[in-house]
Amino acid sequence: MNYSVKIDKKWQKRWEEQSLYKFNKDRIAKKLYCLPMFSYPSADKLHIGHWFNYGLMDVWSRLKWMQGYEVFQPMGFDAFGLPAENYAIKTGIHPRLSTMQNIDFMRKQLKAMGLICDWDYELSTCSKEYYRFTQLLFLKLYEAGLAYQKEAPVNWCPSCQTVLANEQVTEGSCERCQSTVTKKNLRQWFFKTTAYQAELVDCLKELDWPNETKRIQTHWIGRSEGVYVKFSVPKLQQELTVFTTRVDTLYGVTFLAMAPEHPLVAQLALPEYQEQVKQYVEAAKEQSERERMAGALGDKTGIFTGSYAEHPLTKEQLPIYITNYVLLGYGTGIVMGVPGHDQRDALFAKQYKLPIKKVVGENGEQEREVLINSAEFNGLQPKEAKQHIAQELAQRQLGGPGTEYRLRDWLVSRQRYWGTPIPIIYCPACGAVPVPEDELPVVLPDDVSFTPDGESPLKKCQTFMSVNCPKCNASATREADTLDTFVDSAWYFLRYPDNKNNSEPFDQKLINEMLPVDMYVGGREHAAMHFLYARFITKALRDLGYLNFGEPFRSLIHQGVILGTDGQKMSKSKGNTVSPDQYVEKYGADVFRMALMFGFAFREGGAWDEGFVRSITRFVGRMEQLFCELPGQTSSETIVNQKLDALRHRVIQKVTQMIERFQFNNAIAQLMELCTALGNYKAAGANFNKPFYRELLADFVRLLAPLAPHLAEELWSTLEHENSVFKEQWPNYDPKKLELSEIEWALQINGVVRQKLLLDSSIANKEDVEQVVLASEKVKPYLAGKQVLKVIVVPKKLVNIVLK
RNA sequence: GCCGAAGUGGCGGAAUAGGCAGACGCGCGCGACUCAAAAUCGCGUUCCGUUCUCGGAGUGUGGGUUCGACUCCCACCUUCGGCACCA
Repeated sequence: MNYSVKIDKKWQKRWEEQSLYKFNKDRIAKKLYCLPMFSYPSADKLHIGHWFNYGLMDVWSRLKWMQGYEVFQPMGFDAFGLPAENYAIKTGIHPRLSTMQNIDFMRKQLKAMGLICDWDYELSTCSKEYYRFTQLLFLKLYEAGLAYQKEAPVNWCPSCQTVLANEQVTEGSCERCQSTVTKKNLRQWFFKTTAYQAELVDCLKELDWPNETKRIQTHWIGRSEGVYVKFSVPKLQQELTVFTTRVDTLYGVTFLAMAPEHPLVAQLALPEYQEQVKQYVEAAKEQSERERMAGALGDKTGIFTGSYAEHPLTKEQLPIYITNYVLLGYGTGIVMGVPGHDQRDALFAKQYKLPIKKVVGENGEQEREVLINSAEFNGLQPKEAKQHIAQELAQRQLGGPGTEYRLRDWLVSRQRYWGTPIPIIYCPACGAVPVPEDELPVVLPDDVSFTPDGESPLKKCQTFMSVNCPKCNASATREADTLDTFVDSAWYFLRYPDNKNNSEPFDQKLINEMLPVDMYVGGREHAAMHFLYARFITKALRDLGYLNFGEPFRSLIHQGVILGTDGQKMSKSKGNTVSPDQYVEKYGADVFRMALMFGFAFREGGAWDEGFVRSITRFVGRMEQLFCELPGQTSSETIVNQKLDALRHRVIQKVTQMIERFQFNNAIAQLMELCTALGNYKAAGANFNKPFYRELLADFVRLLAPLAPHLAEELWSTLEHENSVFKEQWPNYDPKKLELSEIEWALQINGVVRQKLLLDSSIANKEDVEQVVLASEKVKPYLAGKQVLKVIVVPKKLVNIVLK
């Protein structure tokens, strides 16, 4: 064991003995909930990405700690999921066993990082104590109508004879056998995320989240404001409603198009068209969704129903087509075809020789596009026309404004074993019956066999499946599906602060005090998944009376991705993975985490490079030199070196700012500067003052502490301190001491820097500066024979003389 | 196709309420120490020219606004990400 690793172990042991990082609930008023996204214990150990996420968030948390916050930074495991199950099928090792082993290993690795973490709050989603309450939350959502069942297409591998999760489908093929995946309709469980679609969009603006992430969610939810328009089919005494965002193009409608699955299809198809329509619809159903949506703008096909609808305003007869490009799940499943102003309608119209009518265009003298061929609305700009036509429709009761969303409900059932069992019982007499709350948890059985025969292990487990109906006691069967692991992770941050609660998911009063999470750090790949699901669950629980807040994560930051040295994503198959352990064992935790800090912009990430460790190793070496063999001096008086003191205050200011902004690379750069300056001061000898130097060293260690906690403790102890440096307060800078008695100004002539001028800091106001500069010997040569047009003074920075 | 982000030395990356571009490092070069090497320390390091002190160019490309633009505006190119028949 080398020196650095000894230091790691020494201080980790001491922190534990002193219970230094125990979360103190008495100080809850000063709480700061710092949440790095919990880890997924797949067959892998901690990888470099975990270090980047946890190690660097810990820097921020430690700064906040030293600033006096009661930091709550818990760790846990997102332990259910597919990889463990696939591993079991391959090796016969039970997912519980492999997962538990992985967790044990990862916990050791995490502890070796030396994070601020109170391990009493650890949780794991695959433990009964946790999933019991995942099941309870499911039941509460079910009671509230926010969890429901409906038939839905799922991914089906015809070769493996099994349902696949979305993650198991890669480019339309089965991950395991490469067969083309088809769709199969099965009865599935959903969470009604759409019940919160409006709020999920609207509340985004109050969150301190990256704009890109907000944008992705906004787009994912996809709100469109538009108008519903009614078209009548007089012959059949039917009415068809369409949704459009372009009601201004209403006069350009030349046909109606409806989804093949639309319930009115059979009715609209006239007898002589029935057969063809039936064939078309059947064929459309056969097509996988993938085929149907092939390419950017797939082939538009369709078939005429024989029926005509009447244009609400012009009473024109419009043919009604069944088409493959209209989706049943969005809007009304019927579209008004405007080939003049919609690319898809245009493609379709060309193929089926339907008329194309332009209703917006340039109109002679007017520059902007206006309505044409639109009766009394001609000449209006599209924006006005939208309003006028909508009004007209509303007046005649032919339509009205409406809003549609792209968001679909969240399909939460998975036909897999290694997940939270869905607490529902199917009784032949009573139907779907929820498991009574006092019978939770529905325990996931261990004695199942992992034979890849296309059936979920749970289905084959008789002792699990057969049960009596809670209502009528008749023999019944359990739901064999389990919950999507994203359900487990959608509420874990609510469980952390009260992870030992045996009677309820969490104590409401406590959670309302502890949350929302103050700072969440997790990958941007979760933008439209985890971050959205967690928001939905929070809002649902709020409305169920559990919470008094509706947004779980006040601030959010995404760490970047660390790539292999080849610039490619790290993967075992490419052989470009970099193991953190080898560095930690050789150089210690602090050097490794500082290398990660210094080598990348935190939000960007990038390719790993050996050089990062080298530069930090050297830095640490130089730093340690500062503390050795202080030149002897008897003076007990503190003699301040003004220049060095100014640097100290600037570094304090910058390091604080940089850590707060997650710019750890800049924070280290600042410390390097201070380190160099201290080294020079020490080496210079003559004016060396020991008390002053020790004062600076003390500040240096305090500033270093969040970045390199073990090292800082060690250096702190060499300064003869008994207590942990984390009992110290974060240093404050003094704005008055940032400034030197002389300030260097840049002198520009016509905007180009020509000279540097040192001026006494007492020369401050514009007139004085201008006067001194123009009189300066250094400036005179530039002025010869020229006329000064203008002098621009940027305080304490720059003077620009504009000459003619 | 639509939406978004990013383009700065050989490399990682600094600097944006418009004010000295390239901080801090890696690498490289030269020097010191050494029999030698490694390690370490010192100096140099955007490019071109140079008389060694300057001059010119320079933050993807081309324009613009301004005393002054990596930063703001317009157009374009490249890369990456999100959505993708959402009416």
